[in-house]
Amino acid sequence: MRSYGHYCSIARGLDVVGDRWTLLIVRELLLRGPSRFTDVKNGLPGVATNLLAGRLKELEQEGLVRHEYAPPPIASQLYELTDEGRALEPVLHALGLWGMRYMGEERDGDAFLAEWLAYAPAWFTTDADPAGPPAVVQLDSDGQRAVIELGDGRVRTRVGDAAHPDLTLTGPPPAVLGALLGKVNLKRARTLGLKTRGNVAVLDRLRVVQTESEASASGSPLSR
Amino acid sequence: MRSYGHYCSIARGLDVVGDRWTLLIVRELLLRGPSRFTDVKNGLPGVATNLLAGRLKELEQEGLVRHEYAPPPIASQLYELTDEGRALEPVLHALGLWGMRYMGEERDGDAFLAEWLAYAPAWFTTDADPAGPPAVVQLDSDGQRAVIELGDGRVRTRVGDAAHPDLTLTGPPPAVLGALLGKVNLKRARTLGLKTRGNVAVLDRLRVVQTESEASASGSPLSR
DNA sequence: CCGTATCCGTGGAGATACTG
DNA sequence: CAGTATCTCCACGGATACGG
Repeated sequence: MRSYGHYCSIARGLDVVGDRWTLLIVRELLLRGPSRFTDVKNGLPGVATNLLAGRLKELEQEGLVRHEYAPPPIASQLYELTDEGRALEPVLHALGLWGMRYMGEERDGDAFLAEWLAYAPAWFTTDADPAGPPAVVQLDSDGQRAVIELGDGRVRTRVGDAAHPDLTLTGPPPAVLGALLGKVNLKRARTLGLKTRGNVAVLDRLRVVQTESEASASGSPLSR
Repeated sequence: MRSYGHYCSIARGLDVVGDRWTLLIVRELLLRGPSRFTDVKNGLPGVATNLLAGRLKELEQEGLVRHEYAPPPIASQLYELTDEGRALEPVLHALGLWGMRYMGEERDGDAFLAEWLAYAPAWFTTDADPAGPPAVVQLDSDGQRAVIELGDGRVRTRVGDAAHPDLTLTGPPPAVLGALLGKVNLKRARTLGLKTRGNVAVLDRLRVVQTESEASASGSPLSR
């Protein structure tokens, strides 16, 4: 990418990760861990192979990504983030939290993957009752299935199915996500198509994280 | 910008602010407050006027920016962020903090403005001795001058000059910024060209904020 | 001085086909 | 499966000229 030519950390950061697709590639590697080329590609519907290959090469030169020629059993390369690349996690958290405001409606033709259903509760919620009993929530939206596991004061998520969920949420993505993150109340979520089975009280344990700037309404420019 | 077409809050966020220059325009409005077109432009060396005009229009349609036809004395329009736009502040914080790793060296031809000298301490440091006496630091780098004011437990900054600074830092941008943010120690900063006058102990009061992910070394993908 | 409109050269993005 | 190669086309950057 052409540099902005500003001696400013934001501009220099954007010099490195401001290119189209770049932050989504980081998202992918962050969510999936070490991945094969094709797996990264499948996690990024719409990306062109040459573009992805090029970006991975650039990211490697910048030291954000590393790739290993994996041992025989895999017979393939694995791409993974370096520490520098993983350090982008707070950026993706902030961006993902901000972007939540645009998740209210589904758009025709939008791709939707289970990983994206999973990262929202993992990144943006905490257990309001950390000492409470373990609890498991099964999510199922457009056939994309993920699991939330509460326990030890943490909110863990993974793609797939739970054996004995305490609560199952089914419905279109905005309904499931909205209910999870408290963007809409249960009644409204049901009108959006949410179906629940089990103990809905578990949802009250998911407390959405407060962002810095929501807490302290920012005043004038530089002084704070 | 062409949409990624992902039902994912990060992708949707990037749909809105992922275009080239867009986040820097937000940076500018965030740092300066309500600004005239030309002031925004001057804060963004290298931007083309038509591009800036176009982006401001898009941002306004998205509801991140508002503009007012100012009353007679000014005879101009003022652009400012809406609450939605200001909500991007945490994103810029995270990105600016991450981008600090690329501030080690100056690059030939890079533009440098006092605002960028000022926002780093304001956004990324806290007063380690909040009950301590007020203190004032004057910064002067490449002729760009800014002031840091410590007091009431806050770190305030502004562009310009202080009447009676307790400490004055002069030198090339990486030296001044590095010393301020503790990226390099004083001795190293001096070899980079830093000159100090006054009570250097004030620097010890500036404590760089810890990011979420530095604190808790992140483990595997979605579980955390 | 403030901002808009237009033209043009270049490069990056997207789609597709093809190879190790 | 893991990319490379090729092509088209739009967006950006830069300059400039023009209306308020």
